[in-house]
Amino acid sequence: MRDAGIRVTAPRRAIVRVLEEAGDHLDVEEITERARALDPSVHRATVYRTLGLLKGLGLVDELDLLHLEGDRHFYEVRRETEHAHVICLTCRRVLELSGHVMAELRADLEQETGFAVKFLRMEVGGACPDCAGRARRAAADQA
Amino acid sequence: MRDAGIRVTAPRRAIVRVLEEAGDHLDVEEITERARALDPSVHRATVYRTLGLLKGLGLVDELDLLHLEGDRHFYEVRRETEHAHVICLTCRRVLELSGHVMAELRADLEQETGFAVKFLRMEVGGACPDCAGRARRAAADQA
DNA sequence: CTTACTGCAAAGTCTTTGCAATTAA
DNA sequence: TTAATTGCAAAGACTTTGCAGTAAG
Repeated sequence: MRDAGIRVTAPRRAIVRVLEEAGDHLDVEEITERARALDPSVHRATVYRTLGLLKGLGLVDELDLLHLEGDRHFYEVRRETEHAHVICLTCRRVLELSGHVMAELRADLEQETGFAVKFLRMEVGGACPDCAGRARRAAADQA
Repeated sequence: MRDAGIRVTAPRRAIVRVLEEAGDHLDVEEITERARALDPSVHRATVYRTLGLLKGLGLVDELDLLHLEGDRHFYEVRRETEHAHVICLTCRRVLELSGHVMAELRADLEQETGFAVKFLRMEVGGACPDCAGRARRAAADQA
């Protein structure tokens, strides 16, 4: 699971499990709550320490989702492929985008800059099809 | 300069000027210092308030540059075209990338997701050509 | 056995806010 | 004039850290 020379303890087991089972993006508060359900002794400070560790190992990414929800930071397990978070500024829905757009982007970036891209974070703000449609209709009604 | 119904005051003038004249990305601390050079009465709280205002008006963007420098946030004036920050994880150099890669990306995103993209934030971590080369040479010496 | 890891509480950052004084329009 | 804006200080949110006890390997 993670033999990078670090100890496998109950709190860490709980935290990793929470992250793996989370569908959405969790902040420290939510991670702590859920980890406590598995092991009530888990302390918030340990969550911070463990997240820092996992981040350092490149197993977890830290996001801020454009600061739309204040300054909370969110965490997610790092996956094989790059993906972007596309956020609707109206309804706050977060869409995850991966696939060829991201793969091409990475290749283009490397060619353009000469960098060896290690990872890539992209957050897009906009209007989702529903909300854009609603706005268009409202504007039409105005006229 | 900015008639969005807000008052033009000395502190605001100073802060905007600092942002406009900054080549690099500044955090609140640096903005405050530089604004104080223009108007010594400028208070940090005013800097926060003004940045929030400018951000709300879409004139300024807030970045965290991958949290490589702790949790400081950086600010820059919004420009016409999208651009990405490409950061070397070794030497910390920050390269700004704009142009056709970004333009294409935006178009691809809109087509793929159906979102009306309002803005786009991308931060890339990797090894710049120099550092990648150095690393490669070091590895070769090892062998 | 050793030393990493943990909970706790206290201390640090960074940011926001209430308020009376100030000032742009 | 008069409502927005400001400086200040205090409060708030989020995160880190020192320490002594605990437990993994």
